[in-house]
Amino acid sequence: MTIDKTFDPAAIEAKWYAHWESTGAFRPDRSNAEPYTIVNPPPNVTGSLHIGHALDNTLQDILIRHARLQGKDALWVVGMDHAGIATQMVVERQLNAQQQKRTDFTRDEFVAKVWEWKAESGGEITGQLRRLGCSMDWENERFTMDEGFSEAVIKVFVELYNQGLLYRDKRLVNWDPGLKTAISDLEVETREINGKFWHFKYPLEDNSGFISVATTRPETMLADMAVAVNPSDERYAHLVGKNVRLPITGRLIPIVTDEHADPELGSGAVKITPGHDFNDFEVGKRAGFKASDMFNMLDGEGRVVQTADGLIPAEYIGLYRFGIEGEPTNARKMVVEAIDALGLLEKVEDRVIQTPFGDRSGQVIEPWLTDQWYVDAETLAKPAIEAARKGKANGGFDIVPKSWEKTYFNWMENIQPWCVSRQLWWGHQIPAWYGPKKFDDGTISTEFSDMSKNHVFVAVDWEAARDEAVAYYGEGYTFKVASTWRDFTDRNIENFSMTLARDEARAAEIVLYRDEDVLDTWFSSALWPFGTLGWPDQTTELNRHYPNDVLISGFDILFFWDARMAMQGIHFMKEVPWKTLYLHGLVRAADGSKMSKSKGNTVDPLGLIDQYGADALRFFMAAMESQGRDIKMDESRVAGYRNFATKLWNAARFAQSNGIGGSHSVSAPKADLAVNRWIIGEVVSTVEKLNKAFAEFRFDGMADVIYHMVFDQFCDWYLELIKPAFVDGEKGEMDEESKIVAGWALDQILVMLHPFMPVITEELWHALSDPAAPRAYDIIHAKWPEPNATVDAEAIAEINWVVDTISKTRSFKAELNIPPGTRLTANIAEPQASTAAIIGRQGPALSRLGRIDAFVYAPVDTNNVAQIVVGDDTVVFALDGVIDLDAERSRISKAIEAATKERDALAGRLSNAAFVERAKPEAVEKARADHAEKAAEAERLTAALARLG
RNA sequence: GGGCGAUUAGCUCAGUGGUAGAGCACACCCUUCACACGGGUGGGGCCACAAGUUCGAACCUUGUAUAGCCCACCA
Repeated sequence: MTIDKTFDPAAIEAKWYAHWESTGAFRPDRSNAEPYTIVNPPPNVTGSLHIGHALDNTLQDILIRHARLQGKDALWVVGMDHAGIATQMVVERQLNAQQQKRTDFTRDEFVAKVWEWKAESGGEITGQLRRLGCSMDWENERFTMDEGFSEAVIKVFVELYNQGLLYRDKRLVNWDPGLKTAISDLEVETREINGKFWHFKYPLEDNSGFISVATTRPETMLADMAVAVNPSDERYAHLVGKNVRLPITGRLIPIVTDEHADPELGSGAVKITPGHDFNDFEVGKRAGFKASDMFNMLDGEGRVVQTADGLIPAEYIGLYRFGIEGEPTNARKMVVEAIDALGLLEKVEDRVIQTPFGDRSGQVIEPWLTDQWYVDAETLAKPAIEAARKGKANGGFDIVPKSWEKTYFNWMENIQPWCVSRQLWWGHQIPAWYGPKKFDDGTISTEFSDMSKNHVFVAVDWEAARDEAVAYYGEGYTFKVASTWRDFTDRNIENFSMTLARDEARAAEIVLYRDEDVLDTWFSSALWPFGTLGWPDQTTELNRHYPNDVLISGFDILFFWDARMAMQGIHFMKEVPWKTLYLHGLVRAADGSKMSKSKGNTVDPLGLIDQYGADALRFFMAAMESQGRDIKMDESRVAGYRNFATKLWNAARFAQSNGIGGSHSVSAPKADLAVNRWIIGEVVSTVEKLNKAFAEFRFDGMADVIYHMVFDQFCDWYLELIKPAFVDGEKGEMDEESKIVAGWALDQILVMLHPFMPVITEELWHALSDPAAPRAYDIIHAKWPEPNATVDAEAIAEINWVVDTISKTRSFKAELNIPPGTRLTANIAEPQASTAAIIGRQGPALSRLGRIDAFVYAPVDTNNVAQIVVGDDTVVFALDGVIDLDAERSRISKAIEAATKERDALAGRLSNAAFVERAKPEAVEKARADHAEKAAEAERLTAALARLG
């Protein structure tokens, strides 16, 4: 197969990917090999590939392909996340477009529609990951809602519950009125908005005056339960214990003391609304209110509802808390107007307010009193903190780069209970069933209101819940299950009430209602490192591949996902989920701003792949990934790596057209020629540097090493140096040794480059095979080079001399305006013995690349010369008629200046007694050697200048 | 209010106490038989600033400035 003249990534990408996938190349049978495991952060089923995925997955694929080349049993687990909120929103939006809404359907019908949507439109990203060349184990693709994984999720819930690490509690939760669900602390983002600070006067009950309070949320005064002042605040000491009469509702509320009240702020007195403010909730509890008695004045959409004492005037009921589009008025506006009308509005200030928003909905979060399920994160965090402290070497895990440790520890050490229930339909339904209240006398309540304060049974399934219920209520009942509480409250109230008439209880059915809420998506994805491997079954895969070797993750999900994986993994597996946690940065727009759809500054990775090829994009990601830093998008660098791929392509074309290529052993071939011994050494040092970079997760370092190996060493020098043997030589073709060594070196390069540029390397690997003896295996299964050949110092010295001579010759020609093609004769009056030998061997190379036809070991008889100093030799070129002597004088003077400056700097250092005494001996020795070298060079150059007259 | 980094060539970024590097861009030269997505040769840096430690600092310490990000209950 002849390599095409032009390199077209698109022409080969699909071909090789399909080949790999169809031959099972991503997961060869290596059951006896050392396992190596990475689980891919499951992308949302609604997602499509963005630039951050491109980075994240490229890094993982580099590690996985590298491990595979090392012969390991490399497993890259892949799958998708059901993404509760995001997916439900997508499907709901679709229904809305057809003038339908979720609540037009039963829960089962709606969930069926989501599955339908997933089958038709979900998982677009999996095709896009293939385009990026990612070598995941698609054969065993998982989904967080598939049967086995769901089983794991339910089991975890039940076990945590039974261990007392998961509980139901009524407290303030971050409520998203747009999505109408609770969300966790992490899903709330605080933004600064321009708001106002309203100062109200609350009249004292005895009409003896007013107490002034300030608030950013005037509407919540309808549910105020107290006014707090600081216990040390003497201004108010005489009022503590008195009541104020709340305007509008007329509710009498006490003036209490609490440290929360800041004397410096506003009037120093603060209104306390325990049902709608996190601080006030705590104050309220300290003041003796029970959560169940705290007034709630809003519904799940943020509209006013009557408080338990019924004091909110009717005209407020149903109003939104504050302005929304299309509503003529709102509670906030009406409250402020009413207070003003009463003459109780003291003043209004403009003020920047820290306001919580839902990260998905963009709605202002409402602290809302509800019953939710919480995980005792503090208990689970302790061993996860320990594991990170211990590090990989001691059975824990490393965080790379280390700079993230502090962030991790700080968050984990101050972790709050994790609210895991969500009021959605799409997700893992919570395995909890509620039964009616049982009285001490053994009878069972039939009161509707008791249904929500009933007994809860947490169990893996309905049968298990019923068994628990039988144990609790006793024999003799008929137990039934209803799917959800909402089904019950919406549709079946009458039926149900009749079924459970209290005095007939002994003969009645008991219906258990399953908790209708679903679990936070992160609750399930936290199990990804072991749930995907078959847990709770003790599978072979689980035993082999847990703990995973490394987790690659953006730092933006350190708390959401990584920390929770650590907690759940350690708790349920008794071992860390992964040995290394590698955190990478964000890919930013060219101007450094965050990419976002709303800003319209996103860069589509697929567009970059179309334009430059997947290999180029991948190489860019690796090259730019330096630890602890975000990546700024720079398309010109992607283009640069496309050029790099083209360079390699053409080098391979050159090789092919000269009979280089074919299958070579992994160990280096024997070589006599210096150039071959040199390139073998270069391959060896490249492998060593790459291995070091892999060990340290320095992706930029890896890219740098292989890039310069290919471009500088292999293409610019090695291939050029072996050309003369056949181009200018008499044989008309390359010597066999160079063919073999070049083929071997190119093979090693392809293998080393494969993790970064899988497609072009696979293509060239096969294109370069000997037609008579095709490759025995694909490069994806090749063997990673081992640095077992010698680095030959003598060969390096020889090639360095040749390279230096050629470079300096080119340089003086360019500076003296001598056409580069001009052929010259070089004179060396008194060559070093080694120099003559080198010239004897390297004549053809010096001629072809340096345009030096001959070396004469005698002085020249003219002063019209250009001179260069190479090592210990002064090489002189007679240039009668072509040389501009002034230009040459100035050129040499500049060189003298440079050499002298360095010499003098070194001399200065060496004459400093303190340096000689205290510096490391190696440093002193090196300074001496450098000084001698620079001094000799300066001397030779000075002599050269003198020779010009 | 805490925390984390960042600041190095025009741009994007490496840099491990011992005289500053890469890619792109720029200038000049080269239609040399793998490659113009190329080759060659150059120019271009008070390493943000200040003090300290050290024989020696881009690198270690402290402070300052600038522009970021994360966390946190100022009503």
